[in-house]
Amino acid sequence: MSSSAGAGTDTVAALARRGLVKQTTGAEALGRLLGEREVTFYLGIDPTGPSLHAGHLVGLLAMAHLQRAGHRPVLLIGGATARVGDPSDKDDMRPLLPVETVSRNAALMQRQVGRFIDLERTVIVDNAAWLADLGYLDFLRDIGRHFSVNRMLSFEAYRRRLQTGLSFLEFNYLLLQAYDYLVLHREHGCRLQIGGDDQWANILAGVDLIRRVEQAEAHALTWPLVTTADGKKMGKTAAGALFLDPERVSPYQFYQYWINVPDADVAALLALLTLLPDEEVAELGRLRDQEIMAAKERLAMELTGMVHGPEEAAGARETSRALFGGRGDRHGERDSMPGATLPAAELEPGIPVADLFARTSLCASKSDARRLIQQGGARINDTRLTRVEETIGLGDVRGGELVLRAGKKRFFRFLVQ
RNA sequence: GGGGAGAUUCCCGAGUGGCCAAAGGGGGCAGACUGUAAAUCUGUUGGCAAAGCCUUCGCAGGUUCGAAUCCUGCUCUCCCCA
Repeated sequence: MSSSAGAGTDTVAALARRGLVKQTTGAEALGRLLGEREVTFYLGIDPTGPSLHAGHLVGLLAMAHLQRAGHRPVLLIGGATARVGDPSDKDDMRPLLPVETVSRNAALMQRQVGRFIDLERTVIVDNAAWLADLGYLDFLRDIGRHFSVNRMLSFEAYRRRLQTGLSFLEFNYLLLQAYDYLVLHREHGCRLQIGGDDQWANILAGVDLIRRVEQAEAHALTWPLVTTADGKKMGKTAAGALFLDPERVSPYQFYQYWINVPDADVAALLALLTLLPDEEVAELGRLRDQEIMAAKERLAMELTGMVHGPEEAAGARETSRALFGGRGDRHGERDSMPGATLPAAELEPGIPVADLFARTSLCASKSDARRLIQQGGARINDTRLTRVEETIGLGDVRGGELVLRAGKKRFFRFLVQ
């Protein structure tokens, strides 16, 4: 047990200060346990998508905190449960995923998780190992008998779904997750499961199952579901989820997401999603008005650094400063701005601006490009375009490139060759 | 299995024969104001060779000069009963 992390009885309190605690199976009992010994705990992630996204960050940070406090993480990849779908917090049924997709996703996720916790000291398991070949009759007899349908139906998660429809398949998710916990308890001595508060019922089901079957005590800890101050789901961008995979969301875009977070969320996010010391979080959280940009920059740096590495983070910061800060040189933008090459031959006769914009990710269609220009949102090399009919030729190229811009924040670079 | 309701543009939701590329709201995008924030105001939000043309109201046919709207079949969803 490390003594530096303020471990001991106030591990729970430390997590709570970070906003990482919503419910536990008893702060005192859990705190005592965490203070007394190295505790094996687990977090389950279902590999339903091709990449982890911002919504997974809280769990990864919670894991990181606990590992630093001297506890032993087990990462459960829900290779089997991903194919069922958790009905909690969902209005609709998930599509069933093919096996190959799930295992590919699982492999990608492990890599991303390694940024947050020390995989050398982490046990990684896939519940397909014990769920895939589970006999239905055995499961019903050994596990199913411990569950009361009456009680399950009273859970909030199910009650809501009863309005819209809930398949038997989804209804069983809770049993499977409870069984996971039991297996991990038996095989790895797992005594704590952590998760988002939407997992509370599922986790408790496991706690109960372990008590009944093993007569042993197991614990649960959930964190609040994160929403932004304006009530939206965190980590959702207009384009979709904020993925951790740089192929899907570039480090620059990732950085930009965090620097654009609403003022009202900054303090909470610093606590929740960084490993900065409490005092520093408090200090940054006090900044207001224009000064708050410093706190946002710190938040973006910390997160981008953790997810993509310090160099990428620094690059994203430089680009952002160059683009949004004072004028000056714009070398940093080169690596992170979306772009394409453009043969000089095409520019020779001149290209109508609307066509040029329509070819980029800035505009969905030519009509879209026309609208952009008509509304004064289109620029090339910092010059606002006013007429749709205008054409761009070789004479407009600056330093071998054309920088197109839509609105304040969206850029695209053509390298002219 | 029986009875009922429904499927409209990114989402919700109006529209029951022409005035409908389709009200209104949400979301998105852009402009103003700012701090790359929020709030607010304004514009915009199917595509194109653009005062015009083409594609879109679950799918496939049909009636009609004309269909999101009427008819037939199909698919799917929800509700009530079993």
